[in-house]
Amino acid sequence: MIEKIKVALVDDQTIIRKGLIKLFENHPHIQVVCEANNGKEIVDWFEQNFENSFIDIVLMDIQMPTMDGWEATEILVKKYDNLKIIGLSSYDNEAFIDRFIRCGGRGYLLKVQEVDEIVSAIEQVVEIGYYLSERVPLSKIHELIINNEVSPTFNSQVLSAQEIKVVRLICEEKTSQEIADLLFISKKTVESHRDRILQKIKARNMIGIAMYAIKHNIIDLN
Amino acid sequence: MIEKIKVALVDDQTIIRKGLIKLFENHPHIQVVCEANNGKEIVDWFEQNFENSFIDIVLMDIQMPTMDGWEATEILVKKYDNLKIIGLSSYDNEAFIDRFIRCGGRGYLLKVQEVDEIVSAIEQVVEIGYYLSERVPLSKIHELIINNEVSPTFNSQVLSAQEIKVVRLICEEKTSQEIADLLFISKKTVESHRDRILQKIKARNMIGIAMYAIKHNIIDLN
DNA sequence: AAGTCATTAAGGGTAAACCCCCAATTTTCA
DNA sequence: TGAAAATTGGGGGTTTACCCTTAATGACTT
Repeated sequence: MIEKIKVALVDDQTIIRKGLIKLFENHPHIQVVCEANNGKEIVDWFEQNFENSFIDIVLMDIQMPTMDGWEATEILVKKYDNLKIIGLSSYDNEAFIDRFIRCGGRGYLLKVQEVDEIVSAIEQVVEIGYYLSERVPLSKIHELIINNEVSPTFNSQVLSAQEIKVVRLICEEKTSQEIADLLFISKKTVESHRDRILQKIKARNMIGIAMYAIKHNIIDLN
Repeated sequence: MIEKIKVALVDDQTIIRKGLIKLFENHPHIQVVCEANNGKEIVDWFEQNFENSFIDIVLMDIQMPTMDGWEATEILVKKYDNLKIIGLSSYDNEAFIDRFIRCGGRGYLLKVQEVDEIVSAIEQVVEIGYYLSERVPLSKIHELIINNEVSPTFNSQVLSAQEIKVVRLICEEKTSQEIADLLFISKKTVESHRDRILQKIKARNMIGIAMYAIKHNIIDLN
């Protein structure tokens, strides 16, 4: 009898988690051995159980509270070399995928994809180490995976910490003067940051900054 | 033997759909009799099968391609008086919920909620006609359901057609002059629209308009 | 027929955004 | 250690957004 592929599920949506468990319940090759609500939970779980319980594949949601899938993936692949993590997201967004692969992910699935595709993605990652779907738009990063050129340390965030603070306040409809007062810096400095952000992300005005912030998960929609 | 509650599932995410089917597979009270990928599909299904196959409850996703959950709900409750539709969304957003209830929905569930809560929501809607969760923020609309004061004709879209055109162009980083040229109207008219939009949605600047557009699904993030 | 609302348009003023330029200090990283 | 990047701050100018008011037209409703 062949050993089953041991899978961990990480998703904040209970329906997805419980649904996948049910779907894999009697599967001949796949066995769900762990479920987690968010990135923090799976990192903690590995901390406590890695010695005892081996995991082949993690199915990792991206948008999650407490700790998102990018951060969790980066932490886990650094600690556990052979761990292979597949992203599982609702968003068919190239920036999301790029970032996930840069964080060390081995593949990216969309929640609209068929259940069979999830199974074959898992099997493919176990066999050849990565999974690329036709549904997922091809990006330069994909070549990098194949050539093993992905830098595991993900620091290529375009915007700096201070710039992100400014972006967040811009998205709260604050003016430059108000942002200056809130960050205890001069209005001119805020304008410097704003101009630099516009340059970096190739936007024309604050609307472009807001759109960028949403697409790149710098702010949440609440 | 008691008759099972007949449920239709509408969600573009295959995992959610197939997962829920598996979860309800051996349930004593619930029977899934129909699944649809989007609003259009469920409306078409009812068109063809309503005579033959009775449905008690529709579990309806909100964000879907082709036709969203709001539109589909509005169409279905108008045609089939006794049909009860429960929203099932990832977004804990008051505007989304209000709109869904105004479209004739009887309840709103979040995908992070437990599977048991879905079951009890279904049962509650069958028994008393509506479902309110503690997890879903209370809004004035909720009282309306209880008092049967929900107007089935949903026309309370805050923004007019022209205003929405302006909003879309604002979100494309266009200036008022550019929008004027694109819509063949004067720049001053565009400014009128912009000011009126700001008033209506209680925003301070164009960032507020962009955020509103995203939250209210006026634009897509692509 | 009166009222409401959408759409159109304009005048005029203030504040903010946008777009250059430059430069000092500190932090970070190779 | 030395270069690059981040953070800070400023001068000065043009454009746009923002905020107020008014008002004509047409369409739809009660």
